[in-house]
Amino acid sequence: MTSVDEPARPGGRTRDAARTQAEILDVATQEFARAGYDGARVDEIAARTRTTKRMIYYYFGGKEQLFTAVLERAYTVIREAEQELDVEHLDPVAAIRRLAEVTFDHHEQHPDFIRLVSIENIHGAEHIAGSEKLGRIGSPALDVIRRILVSGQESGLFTADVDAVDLHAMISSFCFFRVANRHTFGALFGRDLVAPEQRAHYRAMLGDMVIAYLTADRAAD
Amino acid sequence: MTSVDEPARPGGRTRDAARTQAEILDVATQEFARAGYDGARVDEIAARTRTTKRMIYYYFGGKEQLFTAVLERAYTVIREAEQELDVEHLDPVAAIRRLAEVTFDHHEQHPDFIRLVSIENIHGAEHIAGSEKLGRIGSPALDVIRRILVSGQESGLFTADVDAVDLHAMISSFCFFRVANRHTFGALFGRDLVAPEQRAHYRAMLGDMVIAYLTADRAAD
DNA sequence: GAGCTAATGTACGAACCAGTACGTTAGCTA
DNA sequence: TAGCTAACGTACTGGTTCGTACATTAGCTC
Repeated sequence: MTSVDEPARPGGRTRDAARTQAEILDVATQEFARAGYDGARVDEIAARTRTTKRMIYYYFGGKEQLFTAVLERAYTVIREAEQELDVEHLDPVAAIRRLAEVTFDHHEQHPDFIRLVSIENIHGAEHIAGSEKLGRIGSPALDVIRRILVSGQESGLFTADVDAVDLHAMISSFCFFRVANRHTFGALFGRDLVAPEQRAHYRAMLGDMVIAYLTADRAAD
Repeated sequence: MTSVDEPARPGGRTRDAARTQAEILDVATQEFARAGYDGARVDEIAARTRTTKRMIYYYFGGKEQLFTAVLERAYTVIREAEQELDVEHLDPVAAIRRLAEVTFDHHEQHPDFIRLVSIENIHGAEHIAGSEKLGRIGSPALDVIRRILVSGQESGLFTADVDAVDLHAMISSFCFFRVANRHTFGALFGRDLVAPEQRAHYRAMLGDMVIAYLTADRAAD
């Protein structure tokens, strides 16, 4: 995360375009995640910044473009994290479990990102669709999954013939739901899916689920 | 769904409190689902009704309470559908698969409900928390799952020791994600999770996943 | 059919909020 | 150090939007 937390220069305000932009993006991310696109207030973002509303329009053009910029940065961070994935030295079963765990951890550590994605879906992903940058960002995780799947299928360990995109959807579903819907789920069923003491339980459950699916004996059906 | 589609009485406007309220709820459901809580416009809801904005305030009190009423009705509809569940004459494996399929179908058929739940989560489930009605609504599906799980575990068919709430979370995750995140997922990975020709594929995938998880040979781990 | 009340309609107000016109200054360059 | 421009601040506006004061009427009861 390219967040801004250098102390304010002691001598008072200095001009620093990059710093100002990054600070606006940081605060905007929080504000949009907090209140949704329409609930977010440009004035509020400006107020929580060391600069003014004028600068938001100067650098980003408007609220809509600011939200797009927030999404672009959030997805960039995710993709960079995915490039750190180092699981292909493991056997296919262990590799998939490890990948699921990393995905699980990443969702838990970035609730704001999850909220942004929920918000973007409410708006039909129109900002992603309108962003050149997000159109060609790709997904390193998908390539990793693809290779593990091939290796697992060739060795006969994996019986399911899913493709990488579907498996990614399966893993993401669980991780995403747990974070995104924790409030309604908690209120209705009295269980906090993100409670720290449940963390290991759900992490294992996800891995068990994915491995069971991939290695199941289909003849039993 | 207690929707309103009786033809307008030929003789012009008649007074009908129940009908007016139901019509407001119908339109409000669409509008909140379309634009989110803050994006929804009370004037727009009124305009698409045969009555006026005045009536919204007369019957519901305000935008906030209207949204709560929308949620209450949406969840009531869901719970009523759950009471139709008739799977306990099947063996545990078939019963769970059938339950997963019914859940899958229900999510697909009620995208507005999914959106409302997403929106409510963005707002920390504060409307559910503030609603007496939703506090004591319970979940028939959970009771069904509980009984199937006991039966499956007793007969030795199920090796996993999940509880009903966790299994419900697992099934819901997949169904919910597929509908709620179809826009961003489609835009980023080029695959429409809700495309009609993929429906059977994902429905089977969900069933396979849940059954594989419940019946997996844990000794292999 | 007189009278009452729940139900309804109209018109408006006050606050809010995205966006901008206009003016200022830091810090670089020649 | 004069001059230039990117970077920044202030103050305002125009439109929107939730909410309401006030007026009206349908349809019931006696």
